[in-house]
Amino acid sequence: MSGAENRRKIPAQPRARATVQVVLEAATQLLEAVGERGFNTNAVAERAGVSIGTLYRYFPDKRSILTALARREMETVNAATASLLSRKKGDLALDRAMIRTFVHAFEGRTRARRVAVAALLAHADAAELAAAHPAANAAFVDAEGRPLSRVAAFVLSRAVHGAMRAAVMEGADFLTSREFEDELVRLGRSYLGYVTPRA
Amino acid sequence: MSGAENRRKIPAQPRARATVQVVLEAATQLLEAVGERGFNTNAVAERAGVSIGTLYRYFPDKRSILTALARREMETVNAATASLLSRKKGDLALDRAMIRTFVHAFEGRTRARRVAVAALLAHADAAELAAAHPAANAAFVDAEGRPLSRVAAFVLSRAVHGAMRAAVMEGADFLTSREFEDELVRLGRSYLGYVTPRA
Amino acid sequence: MSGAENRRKIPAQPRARATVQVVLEAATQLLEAVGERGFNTNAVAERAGVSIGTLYRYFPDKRSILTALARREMETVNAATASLLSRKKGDLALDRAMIRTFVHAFEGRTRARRVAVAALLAHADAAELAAAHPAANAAFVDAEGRPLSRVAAFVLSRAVHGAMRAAVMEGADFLTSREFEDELVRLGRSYLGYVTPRA
Amino acid sequence: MSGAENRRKIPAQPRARATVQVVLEAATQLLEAVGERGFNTNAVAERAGVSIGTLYRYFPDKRSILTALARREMETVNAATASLLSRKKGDLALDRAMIRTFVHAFEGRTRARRVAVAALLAHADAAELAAAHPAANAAFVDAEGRPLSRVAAFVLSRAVHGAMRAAVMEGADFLTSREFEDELVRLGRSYLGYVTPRA
DNA sequence: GATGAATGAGTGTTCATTCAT
DNA sequence: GATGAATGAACACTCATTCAT
Repeated sequence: MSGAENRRKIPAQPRARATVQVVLEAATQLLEAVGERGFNTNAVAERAGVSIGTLYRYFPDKRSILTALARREMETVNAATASLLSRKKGDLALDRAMIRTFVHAFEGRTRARRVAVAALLAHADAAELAAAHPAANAAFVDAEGRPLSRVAAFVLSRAVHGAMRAAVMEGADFLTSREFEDELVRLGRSYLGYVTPRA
Repeated sequence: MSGAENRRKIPAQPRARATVQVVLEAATQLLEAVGERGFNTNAVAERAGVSIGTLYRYFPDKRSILTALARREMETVNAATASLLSRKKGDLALDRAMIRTFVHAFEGRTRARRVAVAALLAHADAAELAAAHPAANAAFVDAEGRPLSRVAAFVLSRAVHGAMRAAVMEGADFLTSREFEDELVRLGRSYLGYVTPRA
Repeated sequence: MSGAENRRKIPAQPRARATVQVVLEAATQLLEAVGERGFNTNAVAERAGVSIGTLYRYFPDKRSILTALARREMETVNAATASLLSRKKGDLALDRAMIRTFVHAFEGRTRARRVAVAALLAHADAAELAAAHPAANAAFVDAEGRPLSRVAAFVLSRAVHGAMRAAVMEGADFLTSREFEDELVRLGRSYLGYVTPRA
Repeated sequence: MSGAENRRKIPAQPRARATVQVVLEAATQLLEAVGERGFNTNAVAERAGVSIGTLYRYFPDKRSILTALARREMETVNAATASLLSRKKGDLALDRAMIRTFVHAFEGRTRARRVAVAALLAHADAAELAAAHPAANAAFVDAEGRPLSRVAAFVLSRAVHGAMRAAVMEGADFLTSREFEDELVRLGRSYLGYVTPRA
């Protein structure tokens, strides 16, 4: 009996994970398609191909779907930011690659991302937001190899993040341009004490 | 004759403006008090002391109240950012004053601000967001007096803005600290080519 | 004083009538343009070029506008019906002319007419409806010159009216056809005792 | 397996039908009790003993309730009309029975019927109205057994319908009288070519 | 007699959530 | 553990009507 139960439970874990993924994907698509106005749990469940009851088994309420979405976004973005900022001096080619990765990660699904992040912003408490920024925990070092203070790391990571986010959100025409890349690189490097002459 | 017409029209303008202000203030209070969940047009009207019909005379729909709120915030913030970034070389004392002003403007009503800005983020189209950032149009000059390119100005203003916004949103303990001020100053100055040795 | 008042009152009558006409015309246009959904007193007043207050001076409430509209329609229609039914034997050409008049009176502004008549139907009490059918009072005579009974006159006028109304409301393709004319004529004449062989 | 599926689906159909009936009955009662003014979806749901959400599962909007009501009325009436008009020559007793049935069907719930039919009239497009008159499709034959043309069938059915409707709507005192019956019979029979001498 | 800003009761409709099956 | 019909609280928004000017 308990054996039979176990036999079902162990494979159930991956299935649960799969359900969560399916729901999040459906939520993203729906958000992209209709915006926040048409975003409701019944529609998400339908698009995900699960019943509304099942959806509620994995997400306690509507907001938690948006929150999960936002957290997923944040994680991607943070990974990129962290990599970018921990580059060594002179590693310009790599910096550029990072930025490109980042920008591409940002492209597409803008609407969904926007709504999800906004939901997090609107409802999350400070702790929740801070937790979404693990990048700040990364150990940055300046041009002389000294580790950055907590505050400096915070400023740098949020600054870079803020500039990129704004470019995406405002639909900046230079989003994928070389010049934008250059300026982002300069922002980080100058702050870290590298002297990079302006073009 | 025209006097009769004036008698009604001229006082109407300020009254309309006053109504708008009263509604926005009520909206802010309500948002602060109950968050987005309890934020509804009837409650806003009641708190503002106007009828719901009058509220709808000045705001076409619920979202427009949040949008107006957000725009008002943005304007304050942008003014501060612009001043900060257009400081002359060496004017460190002034830079600090600006930052302090900015941070103080940010303090309080965090919840209301958060929701309002999130609403703008979630629903606004790119153009609307860009319009909310007139700071980017400001003429920044670098350490050698050369004007910044459009892209550089964008990066700088959004970076500073992003760092401050994050500190507020995440409830950073160092928000009003001297160190945070210093790092923000350094962020701007180093990008503009001023060499400021780390502490 | 009273002289002055009179001087204003006497020309005021036509102006009042004019206002009523303007409002009714505006109501018709609006109904035609947007249907019952968008039909509201403010829109009517605006389209009529009078203030909402003035509109309410001439019409006690919204319904009365529709009622007036419907009554105007009915009157036109009744006049035509009465003429049609009081034709003498053999006056086929005239009958046809009447029907044509009737049908043309019916064409155009179908939507407005529909809504107005429906409003009357929905809200009017029996007496009001009966009053809208003065045709029933007309003295019809049968093929032998004998006056129709009250009931017979009722049946005949409502029957003809009903057939025409249905053709208009259902958008019958034969509305303006010769055949439809023929059948309407036959309906009346056969009931009145004229023997008209079928085609 | 399929049994389990059936167990839920088959009983669901009748329940759905039952819900629809309950709602329509409640709507009729409400309309009868308070007229169109007090007719709102919440009140209908309450009287029907279903939740407002359930009501909206079966009726997409308020209008559709009135439309369904009207269609139901129309169907009853049409059935009666069709029967009446398809009577054979000389079957006077049967004709009378039909008319009586019809008139009784019309009695009571006048207010509800009135509003419902008016709603259909006001909002329905031509096709919808035509569809509500299947009687016109019935194959009528004249006194000599020849089938009526499409136009003639239309005129006859709408004429009879119109006369009866008017008698009900206008609250005619002779509604249930023998004389009214006689005149309706005469209307149909004379049109079909039966020679029925006036009383 | 005209105006039109203000009013606020009223209502259609949505949708997060539950729970019997 | 899944289902999805049912629930009903909640709310945005409309618009007939009034009345101070």
